[in-house]
Amino acid sequence: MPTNVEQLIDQCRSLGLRRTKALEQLLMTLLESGRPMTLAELAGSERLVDQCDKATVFRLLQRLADKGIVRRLGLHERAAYFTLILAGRHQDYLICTECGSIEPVKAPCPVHALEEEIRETTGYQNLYHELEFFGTCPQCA
Amino acid sequence: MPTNVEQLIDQCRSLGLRRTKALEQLLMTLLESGRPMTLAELAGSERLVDQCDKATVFRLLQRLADKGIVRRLGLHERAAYFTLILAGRHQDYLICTECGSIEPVKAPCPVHALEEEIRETTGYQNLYHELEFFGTCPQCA
DNA sequence: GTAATTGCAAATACTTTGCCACGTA
DNA sequence: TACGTGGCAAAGTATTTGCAATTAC
Repeated sequence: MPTNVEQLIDQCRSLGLRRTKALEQLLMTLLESGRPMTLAELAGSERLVDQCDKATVFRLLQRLADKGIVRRLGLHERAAYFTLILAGRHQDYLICTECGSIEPVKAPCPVHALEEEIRETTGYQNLYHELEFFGTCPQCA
Repeated sequence: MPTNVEQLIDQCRSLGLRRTKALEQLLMTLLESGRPMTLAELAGSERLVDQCDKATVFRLLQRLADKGIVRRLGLHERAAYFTLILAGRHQDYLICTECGSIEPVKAPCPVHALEEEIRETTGYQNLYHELEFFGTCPQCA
């Protein structure tokens, strides 16, 4: 499972994507930031703003999500968030409803057992989950 | 805690909202459906379509969310979903990524202990969480 | 050479607001 | 009467698509 840009690009190539500057920069940006980012953030980021159009970033994210390299998250904002799917690095998030800050939850995710149960009980496939905590952060309180 | 329309309306009134036809019908619709609904669904529903404008439903939902009577959910769709906050009826959802169907998870939510821990550890206030499972439902598989 | 990818601009989708009329308390 | 509420229409924000030009393989 990929943990650096070259591995990610290899993975993309093996799934049929072409190695373009935009793809490289997008993957680097996501990898470096280590947090979910919106399309607008990504397209406006240092590495991408002079590299390609927002539509290109959009379509790249779309392809990456199709291939299971990136995940699209809700996180309650109007804009969608995107994050890399990295090996064994499932994250839950703690989000301030006032300032919108997003931080990863440090504790291990308590949902895996239930996910397993749902998989067996319901027959749903490709199961994954999204868990977010919302509240007022100490700064905003 | 409210479980029927009259109780809900009382709660609204005690929080300063006026008793209008639109409010009544909106609360009834949410209560009857028992599942999260989008603004478009609500405004187009039988009880509301001839009752009031979509903007009115929007502003009602906004007020209800402010007062803590309704919760706005992400659920990965482009449109936001709204659901009543009913006593002791926290729900997690199982969502098909193909057809978009949303069903409540029957099993009890396994997250309360972690939520408590986060409350104590981080100092976040008014904490709540949202847990969704995504996958391909048996029909779509 | 060929099919995937891109830029630009336009179209969609959903949400949000302004303003004045109206209804509830 | 006074202020919350409602309708209608317009503006805002984010996403998505069409098409011709370009680029990776």
